[in-house]
Amino acid sequence: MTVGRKCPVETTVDVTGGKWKPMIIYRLLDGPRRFGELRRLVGDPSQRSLTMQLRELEADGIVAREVFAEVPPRVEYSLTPFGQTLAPVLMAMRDWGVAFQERRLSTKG
Amino acid sequence: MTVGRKCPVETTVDVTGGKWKPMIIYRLLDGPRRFGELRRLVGDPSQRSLTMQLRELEADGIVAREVFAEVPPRVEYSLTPFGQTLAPVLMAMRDWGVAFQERRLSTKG
DNA sequence: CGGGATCCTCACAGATACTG
DNA sequence: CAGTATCTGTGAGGATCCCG
Repeated sequence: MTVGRKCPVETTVDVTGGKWKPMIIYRLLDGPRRFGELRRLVGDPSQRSLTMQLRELEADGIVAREVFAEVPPRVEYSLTPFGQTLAPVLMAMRDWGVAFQERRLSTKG
Repeated sequence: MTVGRKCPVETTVDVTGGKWKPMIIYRLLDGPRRFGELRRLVGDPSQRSLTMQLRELEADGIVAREVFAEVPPRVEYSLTPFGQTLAPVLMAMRDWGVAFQERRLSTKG
């Protein structure tokens, strides 16, 4: 990640940037999800992309990965307590997204 | 931008994504800035990159551009009232960035 | 089902040079 | 000073195949 000593906003971008990360975190706020389940929820990225984003989030202590010794294999992802502290960010983003979408209806698109 | 009817979080990512956009908006929360001034503040992107990000933010109604007929030329960028509604998002990001940086000091480096 | 290994590509960011 | 126009590269992300 190599965050370094920069503006805190930039730091957050480094951690939550990535094409799917915000959606992943947002969805995991509702509780643990299996890999395939999560994949569908966030908009169907490639396996590789989802895996990589999850690994990075894991490395940053945002997401926890739990492997169940079952057949068929099951892997669950969840937010760590620290990951949950991102809730305000995601909620703010969600709220603003709603406002933006509504605005596109009133002003000219 | 082609936002379409998707998850509000994704919508916000579409608008505020981009490598420099969060920093641009964050800096403009303090008031209008000239092009070169803004450029230095956000971490010295290329002129082209900054221009493109600003144009997109303009198109989305986040940023206003004012050209002064002076010599030397002066162009000021500021947040529109609507752009200011992004303040909560940026503040949440800033706050979380601080927490993350502090966490890196306590947990393993 | 989850995901590692490979290969690919294309969007986006940087560098440079020129203009009003 | 604040751009525009090209040209170039880099790497995040997609497609595919294979494996436990």
